[in-house]
Amino acid sequence: MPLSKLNREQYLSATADFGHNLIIASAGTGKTSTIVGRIAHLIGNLQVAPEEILLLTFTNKASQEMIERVANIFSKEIANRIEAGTFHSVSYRYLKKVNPSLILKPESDIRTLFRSIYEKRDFQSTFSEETPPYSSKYLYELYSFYQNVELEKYFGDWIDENRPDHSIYADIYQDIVDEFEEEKRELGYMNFNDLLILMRWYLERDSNPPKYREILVDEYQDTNLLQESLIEKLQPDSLFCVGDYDQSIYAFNGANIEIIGNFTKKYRNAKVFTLTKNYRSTAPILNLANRVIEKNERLYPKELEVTKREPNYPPKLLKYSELFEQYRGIAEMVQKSKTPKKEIAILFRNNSSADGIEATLRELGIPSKRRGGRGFFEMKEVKALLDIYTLLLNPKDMMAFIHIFEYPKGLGASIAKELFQGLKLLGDGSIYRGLISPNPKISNPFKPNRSSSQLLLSNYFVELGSISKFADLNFPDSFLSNPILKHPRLNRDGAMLLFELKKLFSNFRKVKYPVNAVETIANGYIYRYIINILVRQRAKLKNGNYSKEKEKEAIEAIWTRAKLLKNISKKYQEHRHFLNAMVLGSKELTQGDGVNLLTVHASKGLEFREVYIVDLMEGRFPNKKLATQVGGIEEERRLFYVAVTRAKERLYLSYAESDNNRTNSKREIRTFQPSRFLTEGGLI
DNA sequence: CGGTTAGGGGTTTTT
DNA sequence: CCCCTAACCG
Repeated sequence: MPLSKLNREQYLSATADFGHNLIIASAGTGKTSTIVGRIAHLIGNLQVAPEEILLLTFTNKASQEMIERVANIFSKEIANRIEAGTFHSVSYRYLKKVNPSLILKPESDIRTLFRSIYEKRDFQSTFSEETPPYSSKYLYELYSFYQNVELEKYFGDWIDENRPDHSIYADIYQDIVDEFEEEKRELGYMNFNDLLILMRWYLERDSNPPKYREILVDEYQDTNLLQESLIEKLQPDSLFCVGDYDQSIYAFNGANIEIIGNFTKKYRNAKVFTLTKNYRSTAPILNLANRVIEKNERLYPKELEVTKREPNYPPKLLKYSELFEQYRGIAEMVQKSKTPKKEIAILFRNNSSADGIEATLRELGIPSKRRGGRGFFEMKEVKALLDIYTLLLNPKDMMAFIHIFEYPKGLGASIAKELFQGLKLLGDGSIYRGLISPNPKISNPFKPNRSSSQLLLSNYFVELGSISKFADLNFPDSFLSNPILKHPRLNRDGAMLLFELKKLFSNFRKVKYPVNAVETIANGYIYRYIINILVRQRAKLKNGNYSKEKEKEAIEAIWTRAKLLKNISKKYQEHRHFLNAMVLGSKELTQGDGVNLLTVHASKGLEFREVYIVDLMEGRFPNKKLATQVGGIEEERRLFYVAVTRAKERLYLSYAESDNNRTNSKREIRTFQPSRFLTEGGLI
């Protein structure tokens, strides 16, 4: 029985009575073992059915690990019956049941949609010199933040209250988000926030809502009010929340330390357990972490007890004169290290550090792995395939359509959007019908848009283009008569893509499984057209010459990725499940084997024998902009604390005094001061 | 001239 | 990857 392996504090927590239990688990105190022990206790001793347990974690990887450990105790069959995952993935699974037609879109697409709505607004009448309106990007982020922290007030009112200097724009902002929500609903799009918001909405109306005996929440310090409200809506019999306020590093996402801080006020019968015995790190590492975190105001008194005495290497400060010299120096140390590569992690505050490190490691032939999202799912060839797929499945998906029709030279987002809207009009709401059987009553599907209708002369929609330019493309008459071809800016490549899209739509009707869909698309004209463009771009050398060798490499790389996507798709039986999973889980996939390259945020919950924290310079870590905000430096300090406590045995902290590749406004080479955390830790 | 597209430089963190 | 500016088109 795994409970016997727990220490006294862990055991008392894991076997706590049903109710509202809060477990304060400092870094490395066996939090995972305690959660697994708790589940073992629920199933083994209290006869709770696995499906009556909900385990909420911060990453899907964390939940998989815990489920695996539960499987080792009982069986795979039992462990898999537990409802486990991130808030988002659990919400998604629920929504899939209550409304299967919802489509989860990548955040980048949603942001583009938001911008297109933002740009239609007229800020002139209320414009103020001192406080110009927020940019579309910032407003989207702010709105997203608001959704996570405010559950009742309208956005405009929230702005009034929380950003009083922008009160003058509150009505416009509210108007933007209203149209944004409406548009999303119309297009059938969901973003990450919508998963949680919609789940709450459906739960309130569900006549047979899921009922859990106990909900276990990992990383409780990083929950926000939206997530908290979901837990409340689920009305579990019992709560088991595990967290550590010193590791709260997601304030930008609405994480609110007060949720964990007020737990005992909110649940008056709450029990609090504290895990203080650290099993992960050696004394010198913990001492460093404690010295720095002590500079933050303490919410509760807290002591970390060292249990690990051997080995005993003091944390080492590494100083380099130049940024890349630093990366190279670390790559060399990694190369010489006897620690297995997968037990080594290089941590950084900003993702911008990763490229340099990855490159220097590669020069020395050291394998490294980065979170998959940026690598694989952001590749244009992968996105293109998924966009075509998405469009075939959901012919009203405007974003997918635009992404595809941006490729031909001379066409861009704007014309692509006009083509989409034209087809939608011709097809009475569906671009599929618009291509296959356009409404014969419409001869001009292009509505003049507002800005150009005021300028009658330059409004090209009055004059439709001629279809004679497509004469030699040998389109059948049935297609040639489609008025969509009369768009004045439509060129031959674009017309060809439209024709091929029509064909693909027809072929796709016979395709049943994701794996066949991926294959059909990859072999089709449209995909080949797009990768051809990508290949030509990638085969271009910096001096402008074309490299046949690079061309070959690019083609091979693209087909490898297409095959990888096909392999992933084999696991899925339904189109929508596959596509949604690609959005939901794309960032969590890691590729390859070797040294771990992670942001500090991404390293949360993980541990490594040997850890390097790089770019510890003022301005970068702590981040310059954030350090000046209220509570910002405290959060940066917690971030440093998290980074340090990832290390089990060896810890290296490094910084560089200059960056030769960057100059300041006076064209001098950029210089740096070492991070204040190094001083606070007594290393300088 | 206005709107769009194409190409060059900088980037806070996540589901 | 997003933002800004220059070139381009009608």
